[in-house]
Amino acid sequence: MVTLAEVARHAGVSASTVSYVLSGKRTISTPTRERVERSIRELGYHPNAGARALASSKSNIIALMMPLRTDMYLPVMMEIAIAVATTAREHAHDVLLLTGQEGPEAARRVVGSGLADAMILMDVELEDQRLPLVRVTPRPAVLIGLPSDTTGLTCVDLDFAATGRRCVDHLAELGHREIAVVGEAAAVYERRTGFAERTVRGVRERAEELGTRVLHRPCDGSYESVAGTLARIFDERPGTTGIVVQNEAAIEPLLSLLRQQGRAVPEDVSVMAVCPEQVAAGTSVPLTSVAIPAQEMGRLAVELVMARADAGAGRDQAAVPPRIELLPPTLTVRGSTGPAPTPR
Amino acid sequence: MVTLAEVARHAGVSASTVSYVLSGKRTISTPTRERVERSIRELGYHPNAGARALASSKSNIIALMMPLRTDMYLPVMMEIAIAVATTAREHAHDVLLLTGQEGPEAARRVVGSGLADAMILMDVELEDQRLPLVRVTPRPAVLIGLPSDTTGLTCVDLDFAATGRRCVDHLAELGHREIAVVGEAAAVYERRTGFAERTVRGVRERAEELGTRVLHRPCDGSYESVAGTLARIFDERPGTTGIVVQNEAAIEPLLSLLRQQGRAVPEDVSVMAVCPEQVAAGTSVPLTSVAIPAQEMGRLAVELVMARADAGAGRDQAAVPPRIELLPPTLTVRGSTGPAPTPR
DNA sequence: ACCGGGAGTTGAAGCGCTTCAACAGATCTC
DNA sequence: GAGATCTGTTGAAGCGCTTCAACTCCCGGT
Repeated sequence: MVTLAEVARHAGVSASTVSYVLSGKRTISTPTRERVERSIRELGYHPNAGARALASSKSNIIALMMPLRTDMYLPVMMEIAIAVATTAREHAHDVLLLTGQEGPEAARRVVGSGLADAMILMDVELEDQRLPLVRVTPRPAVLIGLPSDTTGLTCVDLDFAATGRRCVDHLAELGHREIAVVGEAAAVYERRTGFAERTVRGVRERAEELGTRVLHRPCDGSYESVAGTLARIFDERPGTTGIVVQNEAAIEPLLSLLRQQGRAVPEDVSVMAVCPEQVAAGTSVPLTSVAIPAQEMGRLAVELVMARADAGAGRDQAAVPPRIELLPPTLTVRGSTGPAPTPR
Repeated sequence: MVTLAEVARHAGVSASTVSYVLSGKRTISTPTRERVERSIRELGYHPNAGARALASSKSNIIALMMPLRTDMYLPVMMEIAIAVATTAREHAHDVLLLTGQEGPEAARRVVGSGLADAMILMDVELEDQRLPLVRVTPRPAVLIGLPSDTTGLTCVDLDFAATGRRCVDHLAELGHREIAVVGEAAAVYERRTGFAERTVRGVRERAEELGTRVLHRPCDGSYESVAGTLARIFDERPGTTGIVVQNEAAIEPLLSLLRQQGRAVPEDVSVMAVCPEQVAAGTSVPLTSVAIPAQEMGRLAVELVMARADAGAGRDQAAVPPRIELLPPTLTVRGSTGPAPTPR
C-alpha cells in the first residue's frame, strides 16, 4: 500500500503538505498542488481510512439502522437505503448497514467505537428502544419516522395525517359519502409504528368535518386476508363507494377481487392508494395515489444529519436545531377514482 | 471517550494486557482477565475502530456492492442484504453498503483505503466491469451471481440451469407437452445478467430431451405487458398447458388474467414460478415453485468470504481455493400445477 | 531601510490500538 | 539442584494520518 509519506517523497514535499493538498484546509501554491496531485495519481495513492479516522476522529461513515420486519414493505425501505447511500457519497461519506438483530446495542457499539459519526434510524416505533441512546449520544442522528415524543429529535417523514386528509378530500369532492380504509397488517398497529395510525387519524378527522362515514380495517397482504377484509367491508357497509389502501401488498389482490365481484373501478368503486409512484402506475388499473416519497426521505435524512455533523464540527451544534420535517403529500389522479355512483 | 490506557490504569495492568484480554491472542490468567473485564464494563469502554484498523490493518468491515437496477426484483436483493449483514455480525464484521452510482471505482476506493477487508458483489453481469479489479485485488471477494468467465473467482448462486430443468421435469411428469416461459424484462437479457439466460437454457435442454415444446417470452412486470405476453403465447401456441414464470412482478397479473380468461389453474393451465417462498405461498393461488434462496445465498457468501479472509490472515490463501457454489433448486408443489388436461 | 503580516511550507507530536521481543517467576526434567 | 520450558505480563515501537506551532519568504506600508 502506498502511504502519504511516499507520495510526499515522490513529490519532493513534506507529509503535511500532501495532507493539506488532500484536505484543502490550508492554501497550497498551484505548482506544488499540481505536483502533489500528479504523484498521487502516478502512485495510485488512497489515504488509509483507519489512520484518517484515528487522527481526525471522524470516520466519514453514517450508520443506517433498519430493523427488518417481515410485515414492512421492503421495496420502500430499500429505496430509502439506496437514496441514503447515494446522497451520503455526495457528502464523501459511506453507509454502514445495521439490521435490527443486535437491538439498540448496535447503535451504542457503532457510535462508541467511533465507527460511524452519524446515524439514521428507520422503522421508528412510537416508543422506540433506541431513543434514549439517540438523546444521549453526542453524534447527530436523524429518524425516518415519528416517535410519540420528539423533543430534541430530528425526524423526517411523510405527513401521513395530511395524507389521510387529502385522500378523504379527494373522494369527498367526487361525491363519495362512505369510504373504507384497507390498512396495514394488524401487527403494524399493535407495534404502534406511528405512520399507519397517523393516516387513519387524518382520514377520520377530515371525514368527521365533511360528514363522510369511514370504516377502517387492518389487512395483511395475502390474497385470503384481502378477500376477507373486502367481504366484511361490503357486508357492514354495503354503500361503500370509496376505498383507500395503505398496504402495497394488498393492492393487486384487491383489484383482482373487485373485478371478480363485478364491481367496476372506478364506475362502481373508487380505489386510491398510499404507495410509491412506481407501484401506483404499474397496477392493472393505474391508481390514483398519494406517493410515498422514499427517495426524498432518504436524501433529506442525509442532508439533515450532515448539516448537524458539520455544525458540530464547526461552531455550536445549536446552530442547527432539531427539527421535524414532514413532507407534504402529493396526490396524483390516475384512472382508479371517479364520481360516486348515484345511489339507486 | 474512554481509551484502552484508561482501562489499563483502572484495572492496574498494562495496556498490552487489556489488548490481549480483548483479542484473546495470548493467555491471560483468570483473575487478571476478570479484573480487566470489570473495568471495561464499569468504564463503558468501546475500542476505537479507527485505531484498531490502523494498528491491525483490518477494518472488520465487508463491503456489499449492489448496483440497483430498477428492473431487478428488490425484495430478493434486500433479503440478501439483510442476510449478509446478519451473518457478518456473527463474524464480528459490519457491512458497508455500496450502490452502483460510483461504478467500479467504488470497489477500488474502498479496498484501496483499507475501509473494507472483503467484498461481496451482487447483481453480477456476464462481463462485469468489476471483475478485473476483483481479480487483481488481494482482498477476498465473493460474487453473488455468475459471470461468463469464473476462473479464479468465488461465486454463489442458485443453480438456475438445474432450476429450469427441474421445472420442465415437473410439468412433463404431469403430462404437459407444450409449455411457455414468462421471463424477466427484456432489459435483463440484453444486459446479459446470467441467471435469466441460464434458466431458459436449462428449460430448453431438458425440454429437448423429453420432447416438450417450449416458448420463451421476456416480460416486464406491468399488467399491460403481462397481458400482451399471455395473449401472444396462446396465439402462437394454443395448446400451451404449462407456464413457468420467472418474474415476481408478473405473477399476480398473470393469475388475474388467466382467471378473467376463464382458464382455471391448475385444471386448464398449470403455473409454476421461480421466486422466493414467501411470494409463492402468498399469491391468490399458492404456487408450485422453485425457491430463490436469498437468505442462504447471503449467508453463504459471507461464510465463503470470511473463510478466505481468515486463511489469508493465517497461512496461505491457497488453502481456501476459489470455488463456484451453486445451490441446488428445491421444488415445492403447491396448488397451481396439476395433470395436463386431456386434449379434446 | 525597517517592520508587520500574509502566504506557503514544514517538523513533530500525537490519535488509540496491536504486537513483538523480552522478562520474571513457576514448573518440569534428568 | 541446574538448566530447559511454560505461563503471564509488560514496555516500546510503530500503524498512516492530521494538525499545531513555528519558520521562511516576500510584499506593502511608513
